[in-house]
Amino acid sequence: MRSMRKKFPGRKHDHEVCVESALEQAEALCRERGARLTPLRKRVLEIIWESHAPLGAYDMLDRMNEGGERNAPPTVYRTLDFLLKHGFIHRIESQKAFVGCAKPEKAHMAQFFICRDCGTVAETHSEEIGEAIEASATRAGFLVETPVMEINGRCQECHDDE
Amino acid sequence: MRSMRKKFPGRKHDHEVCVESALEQAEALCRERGARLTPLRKRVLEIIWESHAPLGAYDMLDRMNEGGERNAPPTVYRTLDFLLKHGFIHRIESQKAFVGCAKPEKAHMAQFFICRDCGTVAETHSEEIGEAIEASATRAGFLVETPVMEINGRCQECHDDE
DNA sequence: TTTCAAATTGTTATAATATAACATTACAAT
DNA sequence: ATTGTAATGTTATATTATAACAATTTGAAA
Repeated sequence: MRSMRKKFPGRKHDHEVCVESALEQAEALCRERGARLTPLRKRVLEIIWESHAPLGAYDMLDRMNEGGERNAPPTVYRTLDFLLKHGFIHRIESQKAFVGCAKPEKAHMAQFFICRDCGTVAETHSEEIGEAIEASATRAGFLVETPVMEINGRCQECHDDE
Repeated sequence: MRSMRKKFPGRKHDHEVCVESALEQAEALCRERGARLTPLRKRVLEIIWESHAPLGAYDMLDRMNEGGERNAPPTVYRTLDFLLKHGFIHRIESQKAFVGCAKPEKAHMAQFFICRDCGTVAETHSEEIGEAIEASATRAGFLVETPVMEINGRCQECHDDE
């Protein structure tokens, strides 16, 4: 597990609410789409959401096996594939780890602000950044498909209490 | 090795010139900085530049050992650390691979346009994108340090000859 | 209901990427 | 020449991810 100091999206907010609402949203979307949010998938999504910082696949595995279960890597990776395909989570490339998606209802271009101290990730959807990228891409004759924008730095709180 | 169809930054340009000028630039910068561009480091940088598409560490290793040498992974990874530290190369996180840096003389915020067909990477330094990110970061109280911007999609040429 | 095909999950093995730890060699300053 | 540091060599292993095939569950057709 990565070391980290504290949380970024608000120290005080009730995180259980985040988790529950994320799970409910995923269930609703699966119903809409005729997909199955099986107990396994729901459990993995829950584990991911319980951490605001990106979580590695093997950390999830440890968590799943805490009660003596014997889940193996393919189980986790397959589940991650499902969750990624449905937009319920994102992969943070620069950390080989995964976070819950704040806006799973439709595909979108997102930016991730990742604090190097507390490890927490904030997802934004800036029109301005999106447009700047499109403009730059157009000049280069490039057709944008899946941009990866991981902005590493320090969040307000961590920067404050130097 | 990844499969790919063709080149992105100009099919015709003389790539040997790219490689040579990159190596010369690295030597000059090392002289300035009192760093040593040893034969090993120079060779790895050359191998990376010989490919316009990002190259994995083990691909480099294969290349280095073509004559029967027995270089081991730590040799490559240490060399990559050196080249990264000096800004001579970038790591493309979404591909676990490395490309030569087009502007090694000073640290900079770069964007990478990566063609999913030909695999080639074009590095840009858009003021507009940089400012958009800073603006978004400021709103979030976030201090930007090392943004990773990997814009996957399709280059003009690959898009043209569908 | 029974049955079947597809989807999901289980299991074993292994591939691909990366680093730890320690030994040896080369280099540069005295 | 001596010596301390940087660079490289070497062996082993950690970490991340997938291939291949078996077993099970599920939902819908018969």
